[in-house]
Amino acid sequence: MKLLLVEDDRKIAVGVKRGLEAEGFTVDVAFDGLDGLWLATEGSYDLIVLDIMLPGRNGYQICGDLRKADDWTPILMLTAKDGDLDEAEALDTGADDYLTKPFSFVVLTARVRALLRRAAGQEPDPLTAGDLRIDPGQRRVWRGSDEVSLTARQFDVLEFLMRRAGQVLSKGEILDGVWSYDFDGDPNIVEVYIRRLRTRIDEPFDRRSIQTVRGAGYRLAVDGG
Amino acid sequence: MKLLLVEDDRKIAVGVKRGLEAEGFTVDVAFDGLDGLWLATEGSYDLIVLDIMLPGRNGYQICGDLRKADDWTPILMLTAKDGDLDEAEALDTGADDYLTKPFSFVVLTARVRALLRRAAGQEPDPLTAGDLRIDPGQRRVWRGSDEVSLTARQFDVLEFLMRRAGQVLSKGEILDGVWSYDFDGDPNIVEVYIRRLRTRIDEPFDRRSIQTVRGAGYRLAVDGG
DNA sequence: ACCTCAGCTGACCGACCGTTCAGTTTTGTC
DNA sequence: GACAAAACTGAACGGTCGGTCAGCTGAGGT
Repeated sequence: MKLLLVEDDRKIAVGVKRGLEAEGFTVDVAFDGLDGLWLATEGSYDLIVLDIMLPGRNGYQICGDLRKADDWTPILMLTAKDGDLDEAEALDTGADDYLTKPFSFVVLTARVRALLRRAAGQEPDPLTAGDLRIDPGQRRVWRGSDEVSLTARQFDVLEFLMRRAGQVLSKGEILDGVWSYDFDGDPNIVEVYIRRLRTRIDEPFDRRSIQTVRGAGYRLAVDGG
Repeated sequence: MKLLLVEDDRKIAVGVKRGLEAEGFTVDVAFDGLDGLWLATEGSYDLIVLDIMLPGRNGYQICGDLRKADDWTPILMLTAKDGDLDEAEALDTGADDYLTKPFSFVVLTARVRALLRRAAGQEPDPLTAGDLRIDPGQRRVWRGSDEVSLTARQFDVLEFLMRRAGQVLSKGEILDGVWSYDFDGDPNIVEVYIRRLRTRIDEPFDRRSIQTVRGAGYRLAVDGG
């Protein structure tokens, strides 16, 4: 799956690109509107993530240009909450969905997946790691045949870990992936959530699916512990 | 879509039947295990909702019997939380999903829909009433191009109304449909939620999609107000 | 015109969730 | 074995949500 990201804020662009690539997508980036339009018309993408505020040519215009040229690649627009450019307008100009800044990667990737799924008419796949199983569509979790109930945030963290099962993920990566990118609270929050997940999906079952890699981060065992 | 409901508790059986029929399903009911097994093997159903505690032959046995006879109709099992029969066993005997009593209709119908969808490999459809639009899969709501955020319960009530748009629904029906069937709090809760919905999806847009039918209940206008 | 009752509405309360914090335990190094 | 850094963990706090309640409003009947 090949995506185009048009975003002038370098920091966000790089972070989003990295995050999406970690999910298995191929991502090209354009930092301004003209480059974006050029790439969009030339390359063949499965989906375009498009910021509204852009130098060169803004998101609305690019979206309108593409639609006028009969290009119906799904477009996810990024809008600023306090901007004078209105998010309502996004859908009018032909965007398929929009997302208000600041957002977290899990939300972004969920939207991307939802759009691609809608375009392809597919079903979301359940994820498994050994006998640990989650259904992102229904947001439900099982350990073997026992269903486990998690809070929203706990589920987000677990889904993030499971999509990268076997990889060591630093606390920073988890924080960047699950929390909104403008979150600047105590990074200890990751440890707290790891603990809560362990008490729910590991300890009652005498397993240790979430492993600590000291100095590096955490790893979810691909075999579910 | 034709469903078979096997449930010995008359009260629950009738309520569930009525609820599912209101959703557009055709529902046959068996009050004991032997009848249930007979109907299941004879009739051709798209899905079976199966209580575990049953006179005659229990849910596990029926499920096992069907699977042994190479009948793979999706089965949703109903389990009692405090029962000595374990919900974990449900999936082992070949059930596709299970639901713990007490449950609410919205949860039941969501599970039924999820199973049927899984079996058919389809996408959930967005629902609309005029420019009011909800996406049950993503649990998101829009009025025109503006997205509206609702709490979980508010969404459940709105989805319930929208699936029956144009019909007058009594407070009792809404209560029975959205709240767990053992809820015995103040029925005024429905009025409170209607109010909360109005302040979010109607008043800011100067619309009146949720109409009061004095002495009878509420109706969601099919044209969205 | 008044009375009654269904419906409306704002305030309040307890529970739960996300987050913070401080104190403790574990791990690796010298 | 002593020390420092990293990770762990239980408690506490503030905000939000679901539900309760009591007083108000307005429609319909007499």
